Amino acid sequence: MDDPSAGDRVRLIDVARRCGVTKSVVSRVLNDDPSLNVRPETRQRIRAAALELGYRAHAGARALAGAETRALALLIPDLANPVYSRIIRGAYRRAREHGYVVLLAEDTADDGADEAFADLVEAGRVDGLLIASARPGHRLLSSARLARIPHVFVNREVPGSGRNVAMELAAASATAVRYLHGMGHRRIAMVSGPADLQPARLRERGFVDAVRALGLPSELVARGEFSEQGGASAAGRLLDREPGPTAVYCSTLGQAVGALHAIRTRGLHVPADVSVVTYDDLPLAGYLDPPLTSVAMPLLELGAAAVDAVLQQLAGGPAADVAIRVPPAIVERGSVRRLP
Amino acid sequence: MDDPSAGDRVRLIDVARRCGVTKSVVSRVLNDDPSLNVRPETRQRIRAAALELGYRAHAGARALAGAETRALALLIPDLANPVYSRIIRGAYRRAREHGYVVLLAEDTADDGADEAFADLVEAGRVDGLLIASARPGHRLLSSARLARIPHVFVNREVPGSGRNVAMELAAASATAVRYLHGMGHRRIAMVSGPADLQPARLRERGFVDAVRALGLPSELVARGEFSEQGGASAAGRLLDREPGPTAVYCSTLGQAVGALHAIRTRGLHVPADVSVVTYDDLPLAGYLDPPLTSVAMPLLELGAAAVDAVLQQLAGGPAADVAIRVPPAIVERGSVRRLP
DNA sequence: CTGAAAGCGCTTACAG
DNA sequence: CTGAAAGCGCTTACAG
Repeated sequence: MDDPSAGDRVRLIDVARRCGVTKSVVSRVLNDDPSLNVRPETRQRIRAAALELGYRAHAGARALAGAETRALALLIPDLANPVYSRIIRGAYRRAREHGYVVLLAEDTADDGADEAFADLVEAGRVDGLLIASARPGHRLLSSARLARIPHVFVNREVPGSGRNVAMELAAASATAVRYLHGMGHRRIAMVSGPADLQPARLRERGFVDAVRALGLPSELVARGEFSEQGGASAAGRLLDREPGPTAVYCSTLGQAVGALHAIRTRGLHVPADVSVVTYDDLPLAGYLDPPLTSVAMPLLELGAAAVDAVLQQLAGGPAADVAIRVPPAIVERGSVRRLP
Repeated sequence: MDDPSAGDRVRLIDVARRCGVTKSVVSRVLNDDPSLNVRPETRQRIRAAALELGYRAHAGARALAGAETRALALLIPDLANPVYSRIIRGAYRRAREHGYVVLLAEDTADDGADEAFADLVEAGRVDGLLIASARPGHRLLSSARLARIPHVFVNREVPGSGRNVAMELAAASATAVRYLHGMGHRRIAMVSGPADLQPARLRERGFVDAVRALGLPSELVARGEFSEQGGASAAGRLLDREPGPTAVYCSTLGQAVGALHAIRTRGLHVPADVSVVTYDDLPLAGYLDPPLTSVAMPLLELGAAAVDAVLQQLAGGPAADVAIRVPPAIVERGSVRRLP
């Protein structure tokens, strides 16, 4: 049965026969092997035939033969947080530009997703890893397996790893603080994230440094989970202090929603009684009551840069830290009052 | 170089040698081949050795040899919508229970994600497809490729496909309508989704049928995108009618947030002037102002059932429609006023 | 410079 | 019932 229509898979040999050349040539043409020297016309003919037949290399066969799988895996801590969708989108697009697919995994504790993630690697399904999951002490991090595969940490920094792709988290907090200071606020509080999440700590550190630099009190910090619930309880604790803050800066939009709730619950109003600024700029922010002023971060760029960084490792380059230098931007919406 | 430590991959032959048996036996034991007959003790020994050596079959080699890839692909229309994270989670978990991994793709129009999705199939990366992307006329749907691979439609129905895994969308709308009717509302409006999204149409049809059955007016329907913006403008149009609705039922939480915005903008209050019920129950709903009464849907079950359905096809069973019969549930929170 | 051939790591009829 | 062997579809040194 030489008829290509017999089975439904179109193979290398099918396009080779169609063109009257050998598999080797086709493989080399399709993979842009520079050591091959054929007439441009033949090259064209082969490409056209491949397209016409709908040839697509079997990923498994290719991987088995020693080539790359052309797949990357992306580990996300929480798919319910829409912020990650922007990182994911940035990564997908850049990956596609380079002919790679991205396999997404969510790292929920109960799921053994880290195991599944490792499986992807061991099973030879992916060439590299993008790790955006943030708990230190994660099983994955201590895995000896990790050392053998190209990977980067996205939106989190593993100290000394030399493969952190990061935004300017501390600068984001400083931007928010300076903005509030410019609006006349002197008692600025922060709803921070869990102490064991490294990016949360970085944003908190940036906040503390920024208020200190301005000579403002730095003890108005409360921590909570990255959720509405976490934000509500942390903000509640801040509001109950005496004297209370005139402005609250939240670490995530979810927390900000919770903070608004806590403020309302106490019969206070935004921005009349308390001003609010949130990290994370998403459409939702513009439709809350009041619309929230926020700090927009370069999330698409982050995802794209992370892909670039693994791809560079795959190309044999050394691992390196990457800093996304797009500066955090304040999006003004009306949740901040100018104090006299 | 017979030393397994030479390369870093542990192969079938490595565990075979360790146990003094052949590759065949190991492969059969590990894949639970029922036609194999070995002493339970040997079986144990092989399993233990595989575990100890950290053996993991090369997915590519396995796929190439004709076995399954043990991977499924899931196509989602919009990762920024947190509702999908619950479907995804349900699918991931069930897949893992069966030893499958799930590759996630987002179907944004500009991305050529449908191409990427098809690639996954053609390249032999996945055994089956879960399609939750909803536009009819999607390139993927008309692809002849689709016919050759096990797949199901999740949370959308392709008429006549015989492979729809669906919740009771019409019943959800009916539940909301009957609840509002029970609270004394007679002029009930609906913020519906885009006309070309089939699940949006189903919910709208359910709404229209339900209000008609109760003898209520059925013309209070406005459509908008599944976003805050879409909800705000659709709700605005409804509120500007004369006489206006006493209650608004929204198709998604994002739209409901937009509707709240539109209501506020007009100087009205929820639930004093207008009551609101939203499809989609997420933590966010409980932290809005006021907290939104919502219709909770069995999303985890939906994701899990979709996996079951493809797996059944993979096992050689016929494709079949699946209806998730968990009834939609009203979660009362305080955005609905009882009318006298 | 190109083609024939080996080999990647599996699974599975098939022969013993 | 089990083991030896073929073969899945590629890539890539290597021989010509």
